[in-house]
Parts: sequence; structure tokens; C-alpha cells
Amino acid sequence: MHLIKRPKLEDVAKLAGVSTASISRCINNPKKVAEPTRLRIQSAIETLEYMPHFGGRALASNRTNTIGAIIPSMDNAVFASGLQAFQEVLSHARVTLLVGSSNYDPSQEFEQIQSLLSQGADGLLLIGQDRPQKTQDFLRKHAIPHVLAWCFSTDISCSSVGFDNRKSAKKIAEHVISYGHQKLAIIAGLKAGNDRAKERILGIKDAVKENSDTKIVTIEQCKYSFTEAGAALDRILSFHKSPSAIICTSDVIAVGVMLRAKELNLRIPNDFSITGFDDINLAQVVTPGLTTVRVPQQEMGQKAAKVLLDLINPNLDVPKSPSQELMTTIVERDTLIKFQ
Amino acid sequence: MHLIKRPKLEDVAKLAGVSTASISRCINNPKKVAEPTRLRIQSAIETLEYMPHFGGRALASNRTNTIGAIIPSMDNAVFASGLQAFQEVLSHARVTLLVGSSNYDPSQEFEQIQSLLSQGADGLLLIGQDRPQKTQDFLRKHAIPHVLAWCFSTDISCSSVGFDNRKSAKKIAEHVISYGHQKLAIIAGLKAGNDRAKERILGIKDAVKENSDTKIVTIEQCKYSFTEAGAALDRILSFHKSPSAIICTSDVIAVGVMLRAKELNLRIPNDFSITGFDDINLAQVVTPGLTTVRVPQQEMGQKAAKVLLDLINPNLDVPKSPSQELMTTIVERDTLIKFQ
DNA sequence: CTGAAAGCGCTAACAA
DNA sequence: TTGTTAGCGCTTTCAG
Repeated sequence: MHLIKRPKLEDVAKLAGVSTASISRCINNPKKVAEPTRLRIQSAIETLEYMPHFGGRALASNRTNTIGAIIPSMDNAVFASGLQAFQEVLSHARVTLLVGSSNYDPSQEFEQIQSLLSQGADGLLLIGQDRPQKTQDFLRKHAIPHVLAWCFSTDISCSSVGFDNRKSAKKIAEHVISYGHQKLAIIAGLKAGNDRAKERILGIKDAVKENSDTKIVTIEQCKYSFTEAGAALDRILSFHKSPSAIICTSDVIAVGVMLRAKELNLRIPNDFSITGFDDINLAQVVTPGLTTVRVPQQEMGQKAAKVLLDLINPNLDVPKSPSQELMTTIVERDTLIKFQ
Repeated sequence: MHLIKRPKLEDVAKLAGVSTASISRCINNPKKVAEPTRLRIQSAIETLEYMPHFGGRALASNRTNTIGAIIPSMDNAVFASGLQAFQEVLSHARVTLLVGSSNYDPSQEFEQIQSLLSQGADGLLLIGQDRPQKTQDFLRKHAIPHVLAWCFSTDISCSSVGFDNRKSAKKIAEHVISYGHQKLAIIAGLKAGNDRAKERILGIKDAVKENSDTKIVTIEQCKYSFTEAGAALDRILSFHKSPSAIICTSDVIAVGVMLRAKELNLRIPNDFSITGFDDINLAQVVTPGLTTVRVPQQEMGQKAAKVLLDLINPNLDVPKSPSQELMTTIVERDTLIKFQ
């Protein structure tokens, strides 16, 4: 098997008997080339197995056809499946995806942003809206096209494709309250640099405020892992006034709690009710099925890709797609019952 | 807020009062520059917020510091978590990750390979070893550094970091058989272009061959989704000779079967035993807990990254890391009991 | 519709 | 240790 030197535009040009300019046109704008020449060029490209050199192209055109996404972690299925959907749409548009993960840490996110941009990303997908001023300034100053997912704001300075975390959390809390629960506990992800967690807590508080008989016994925070969530449950149980319902801001946390409860021989929902947030597979699989908030993960990924794509490719035919608010819904399963 | 034109090497050079070459050295090989100049350059870079242009760099050096990974789908947690680990290691080495997904389809994989390479990937992570000749020729002809994960072969022509699917499957099958099960069913992923599924089936057959009382009642194939797996169970149940144990080649499939069984009011493991493969979160969460094969997902991702990294960066100090075989283990939970 | 030629921003010999 | 300079492969005016 022998090794072939990568052909360049010039080689193709020679073979096809045209100038390099024509080849370039033929590749980027086929209509600008006469039919017969196009065919000749095509076949030359194929016999040589020519593939444009990325660097050369990027340098000359100042575009890379690459988009970066920075998500907290692919280990959380909710982001993995959003990312999958995102990637599929990009792929159809012949754009490739660069991936970075922040591990829920704003400073890591900033590093990844720089890294992906220095790799030439034409645009960026970011999760949530809460980031340090430094990061925001950077994005603005360099005029980086970007869209925010997993959140929604009407702030016109930046497009977002997502849902209202606060409203959604309020909705599920109201739902819990409507089942007669008056002593609630919250287990949330670490709030630092995580607007989803913060907003969801606020939403739950909103609901409680409107129902004077109801109160929040405690607000725990933990990482998105089963064991950390289990530890949070232990802390709650050590309180005098045990809650009749625990509202978790993530399915991973809720499931972690359920696993721990099982170890402790507590019965859900008899001993306490519990709700999650995200509706990942786990919520459906755990027993009893987890009552949770369904987040349109895939739709969000797809729409974010589309918005980003025409942010980058200012297509004047299509009306500029602004921020989009998607809706969440409550999925009733078996972890929430009436308080008696 | 105003928009600043991207500074180039020349701008930095002017500010620091040195040549562009020195800046370039300072960035790529700091030791080759005298301390005082280095400091001057550093500060110039910072005040200008200079970021090297990717295209220019790629063109001149013919390296991109980018690695591509093509996985079947991030929707399957087993790949998502492997990818997460892979990305983290790359990130430490200041290499960025390009991601493509093949949706378990060899021709999509080929497209993605081309796409990632044309985006300049210096190397590639691929899943499994079974791919069309066309793809293999392509990789060889262009001398693409790549490593195969999720499989292991001693074939020296290509590094792999993974485990022996056949042996692992044989092991779990033997385990099932040792519990007294004689009528087995298999539910596997679609075999086409999926060596993991094929090998695992072979491994199970190996075990059966060595136990003359045992036989395989049927081999079903389905996509990696709960509903498809449920349908496969329905097919099995319509047979005369119902198996006492169902061996699934993936946790997703096993859980899908369990969900369907619950709908049908069948009791696992009383009505039949079942085993999975992968040990993703789901296996732990489902009730009863799924007995399965633990695949070292994270370790595989990390090691694959390391191998790929020094495949690309021929570091002569370190002995060239060849293929690595990792071990799987059986995780005993509650879906496998003795046949009575 | 096609060709010539001037860069795009950076790196890497080679000189000094 | 530092500077000079010649490209890397492609796109894109501008002429023809």
C-alpha cells in the first residue's frame, strides 16, 4: 500500500486543463462555471481524490465551517442528547462540530471558548446565560456569533433557544403544592455559575410565596451524581421537620435520592413524594417512575443549530430567526401522590 | 462596546518591537526565546488579546491540534461518557475535539471521516473494527493516524484500545449457563457494520457450544431503543419454547425488554432471567438491578486519547504505546437467578 | 465564463 | 538569540 501525497488545487487544475480559480469556483459556487468545464473538473477531482486543505481555505476565506459547542458535561444525558441533535443538523449543513466541556465551571468554560475560537469556530453554542462579565465582554468584543440554549431570555443582544427555567420550576412546584404538600425540600445542583439551578430554585420559591400554608424546609445543593444526591437526602432526613415532598432540579439528583431512599428502606412515594427535572431516560426507568418536567432536549438542539447556522450564514431570504422559547411539560408518573 | 479588528502577528511584533518570527517562536517554543524578550512579547500579546489565526497556522505548519471522534451516537450513554473522558484528556493536551456521529451506519461513518479530515483533524478515534474495505483503504492510503476503541485486536496495522467483545460475551453467557439456564435467547443490536454486536453473539455461541445441554432458542436483532427492544421481546414470547434467560448485548436493549415485561405483567427474574452489557447508569437504576458486563468506558476514552496523542506527536522519549486490552467484569445484580 | 495574480496569517529555514 | 524571507493552499478581485 503506498502513500500518496495530498493533491492540491494546482494538481487538479493541471489535470483538468483549467486555472485554479475555476476549480475553486466549481467547488464553492458551481453555477459560476460552465457545464462542460464543471464536468471536467468534477472528474479530475474524483480521480485525484482531491480534498480541499482546510488551512488554506480558512486563511483565504476567513471561514471554517465549524461550530463549537461547550456543554457542562456529556455525562449528563440531557446534554448528550441535545448535543446529538445539534450535531445532526450541523452535519446536514456540512458544518462540523467542535466540542468542549466546562464541567459546570465558568472559568473552564472561558478557556474552552478561547480554545474553540482559536481553532477557528465560526460560532458557538453555550448553555445557560449566567457567566462572568469577563466572558461576556470577550464574546461581545470579538463579536462572536453565539446562541444560548437551556435558557430563554428576551434580551435582544443575544439569541437564545430554550425554556424559562423559573417558570417551569414554578409550574412543577405548584403541581406539587396542589397535591396538598406543605413542607417542601429542594435539592438543587450547585448554584455557582449555574443559572439553571438558580432560576429553578427561584421558581419554586415563587410558587411557595403564593401559597401561604406552604413552606420550604430546606434547600440543599449537590453535584449531579447519585452519591452526592444521596448524601443530600441524608442531610434532609437529619432535620426535625421532614418534608412531605422533595423537589429536585434535575433527574439525576432525584434518581440519586431514590436510590438512597431504597437503601434506607424508605418507600417512595409513601414516605415522601419527589419530583425531578429534565425527563431523561432514567426518569422513565426508575421505579416508581419519576414525575418530572420534560425538557425538549432534541428540539432545543435542533433549533439552536438552525439559529446558529443562519446567524453565521446571514441568509437574507429567511427572516432572521430570533430567540425562541420552547415549552416544558409536566410528565406525571408515580413519585408524586396526594399528601394525607 | 466597539468591535476590534483581530490583531495579527505583525501587530504584536510592532508593539513588542521584535520580528514576527520571535513571536511565533515565543508561542510555539518559548525556550527558544530570551527571557526579557519573552516577557515583552507576552505582555504585548496580552494587551492586544492576540489569538493566533487557525488557518494561517494550519497552513504553515500543517498541523491543526485537532482530533476527530466518530461515535455511533451520543444518545447512548456508553459512548457519551467515553467521549467525555476522551475530551478531557485531549483538552489537557491543548488539543480540541471534533465530533461526528455515524448513527451505526458505515456509510455515514465514511462521510464523517472525510468531513472531519477535511476540517483538518490530525487523527481520528473510531469505534469498532468492522468497516467497509473502502473506508479502510481510505484510512490507509491517506495514512491517517487513528485508534479503534470498543474493540481489541492484535492486528499491528492499527492501534486499538478496548476489550475483547467475544470473550466478554462468552464470559457472561457462561455465567448465565452456570446458573442452570438451558434455553437462551439473544437480543442483539443490528449486526450490519457493527462488530461489537456480531462478536458478542459469537461469544455467546462459543459458550453454548461448550455446554451441550444448552441451546439458543432464537437470536433477535433490534435498534438500541426501548421500544424496539420491547418489540423484540414480543417476538420471542410468540415462540413455543420460551427461553429461561435472555442475554442482551446492550443495557439499553435489556432495559427496554424489562420495561416491556413490566407492561406485560411478567416478573423478572421469576419469569425469565436477563442480562445486559455496558453497565451504564440505567443498569443500576432499573428495578430489579440489571446483571450486566461492566465496560471500562472512561478508562477506554482516556487511554484512547493518550494513545492517539502520541501517535500524532511522535514522542520518542516515551515508548510507543501499542494496542491496549482492557478488562470487563461481570456486575451481579438481580436479574439473573438460578433456573429451577 | 475563465485566467492571472495578489494576498490571507503564520511557520521555518536560513542568515546574521 | 533574533531577523529575513519564502512559501503553505486557497479565494477573490480584476481583466480579459
